[in-house]
Amino acid sequence: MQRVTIAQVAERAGVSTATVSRVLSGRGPVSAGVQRKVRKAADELGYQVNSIARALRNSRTDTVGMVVPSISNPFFTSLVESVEHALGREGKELFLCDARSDPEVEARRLATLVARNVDGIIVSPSHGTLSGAAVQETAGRLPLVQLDRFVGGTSTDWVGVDDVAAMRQVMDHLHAGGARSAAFAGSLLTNSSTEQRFAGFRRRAEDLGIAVDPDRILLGDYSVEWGETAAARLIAAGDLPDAIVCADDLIALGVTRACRAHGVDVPGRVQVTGYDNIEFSRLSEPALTTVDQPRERIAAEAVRLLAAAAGEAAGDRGPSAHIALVPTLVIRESTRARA
Amino acid sequence: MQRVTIAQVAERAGVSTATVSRVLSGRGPVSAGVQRKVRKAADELGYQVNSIARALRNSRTDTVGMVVPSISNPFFTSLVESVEHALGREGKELFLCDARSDPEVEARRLATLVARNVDGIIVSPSHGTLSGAAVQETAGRLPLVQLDRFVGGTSTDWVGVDDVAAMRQVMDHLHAGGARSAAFAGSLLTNSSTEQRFAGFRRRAEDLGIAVDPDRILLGDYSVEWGETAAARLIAAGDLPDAIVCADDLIALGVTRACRAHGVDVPGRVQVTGYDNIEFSRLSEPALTTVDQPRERIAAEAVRLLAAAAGEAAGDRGPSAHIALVPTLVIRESTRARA
DNA sequence: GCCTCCTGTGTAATCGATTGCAGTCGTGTT
DNA sequence: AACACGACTGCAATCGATTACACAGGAGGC
Repeated sequence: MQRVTIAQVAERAGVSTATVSRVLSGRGPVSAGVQRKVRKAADELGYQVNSIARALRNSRTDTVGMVVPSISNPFFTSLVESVEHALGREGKELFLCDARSDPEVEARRLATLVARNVDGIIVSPSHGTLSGAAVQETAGRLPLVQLDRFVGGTSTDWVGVDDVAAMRQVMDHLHAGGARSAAFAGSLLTNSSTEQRFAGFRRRAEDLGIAVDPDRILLGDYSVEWGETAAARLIAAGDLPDAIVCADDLIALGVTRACRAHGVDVPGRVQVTGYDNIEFSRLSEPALTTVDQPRERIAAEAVRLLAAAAGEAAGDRGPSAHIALVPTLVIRESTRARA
Repeated sequence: MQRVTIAQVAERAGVSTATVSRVLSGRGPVSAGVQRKVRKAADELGYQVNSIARALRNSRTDTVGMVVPSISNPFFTSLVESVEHALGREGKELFLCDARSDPEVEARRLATLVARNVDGIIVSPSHGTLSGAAVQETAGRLPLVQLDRFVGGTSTDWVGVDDVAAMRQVMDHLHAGGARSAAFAGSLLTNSSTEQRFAGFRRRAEDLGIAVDPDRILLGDYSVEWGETAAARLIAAGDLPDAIVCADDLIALGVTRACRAHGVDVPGRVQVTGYDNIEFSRLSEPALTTVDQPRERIAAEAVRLLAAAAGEAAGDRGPSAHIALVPTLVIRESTRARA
């Protein structure tokens, strides 16, 4: 079960390794007869390139690394799928890493990707500040694009959505449905997603005169459990707000579940919104009103930026691009106003 | 932004590359003074090994490839997480590939992994027969373990659960809840999971005298949509069975949703069961009774088998191992009997 | 008839880390 | 004092594919 090398193919075909390489890569002129002989020999031996050797020689791996906070969050999973598709179109592959929402694990993953000579890195940083050093350091060594989330104080390309604009839509919609007070359920303000969404929430609430009691800002993490806890807390406090705005769908799923468990009618008594439009958001009872991120576009832009960065010489990077796409509101049954 | 090589470190430290390598890998005797110099030089230059070059030399990448039918299926996602953890304990990394449930894509992925010189491959084949050739071929070149699903006619190691035993538990539980007739909702019988689960279902139904009308065997794919369609079809046919046994949780989620939408009470009118115990299974209304697979154990066994296979010389593989772990029934609200 | 140019092929260097072999220098032994 | 042995260290080969360069031979131009 020894691996077949180009040398063995060359010997069998009675030519040099250079010729074999030329035939198999389609580069350089080779006469038809020799081509046939080489291909035949390669087939018979079941030759397959050794991409390690090729990568060493070319210093190109045709592989892009991607680091996400959590692969079990369906939003990131679908983002990964979109990125993989986009890369597939360029003949590149994806090396996926899970940072487990831990900046230290994340830093190790980034270092590994550098060591592996990936052609570029797409990262959605776990933490708004603690991820900074590693991301910046990595960006100094390789083309790097931040996706969805970003980390402060770095100067890399970024692609994501305009969270503030999205929250404006959400709040307008809730307001149209009669909400005059609201709560916010998110993760700790340690990542840009929650931060931006919260900022957008707060600003528009003010504009619209929607009351936001400081006690009704509940920050935990992106999980169904946290959503359940947060809602239970609001319910226990007595007096519910007219709406609970969640920083992502997982939290919103937890919130609606807790409401149902406590006999609180959604959207009758309280309206609930999510964010991300994950597949399961339509399955909850009631189906969630949420914000749909244009994942395919985001992924395509990220891949494009990466390709562009790879093209430029390492030194002369232009100013970094910040691309904020506009997400769309998906209206379902967890809110009152109809489109 | 030129990468730092061992040669540059050597020059700066005033030693040979051999010595630098010995210091950094901790192999071979090097005097304390030289060690210090080398480490200092490496730190100052920010040296990091080039794992491509190392892999070429060592013909070991410390990377394991994993191919799953669909990364968007939460069951596989969590299996991937478990495998990643298990590999992490051995200092190995995971290269993840999504086969999009397409044997051709799968074959390409497998070929890529071979070309990349991964140390071993963990695959959950998409198709019970069409995946065969590629899996067998790949197994001839590298250590390979099949996980969860397997493909007929191959002789590789396999780790998964005893689907038949699981279905026995499911059927006994439904029977205890009063079910005397049942339907089965699964994917087409083109993968071992559905096949085995269906076989287990059918056999135990017979034993228990539970009626299974041929019209009530509904085969589509592993998705919520298919579950909805299947349930709608059963409902439209009039006369519902006492239970709907689903081949996985996604289908079951669709089934319960459709039942709710059509005003069919679960578990009052019809009991529903899932399989896999994905996170969302507890979120549906009602929460799903399902089968929990011991993912961590499965992953650990797979990694162990792979390590064992890598240890043996390529030729003298012993007989292949088939490890079927026993899953546990998780009783929730979509069925009637209580534990 | 001679020179140029192009096609086709081989030789050997290269990518960066690792390691077998050999050589150097001390220390300890007899 | 001669020798043996061990601790260090360097040289150079190696992994497998790619490619710059060299060279052979044939076609075409003058």
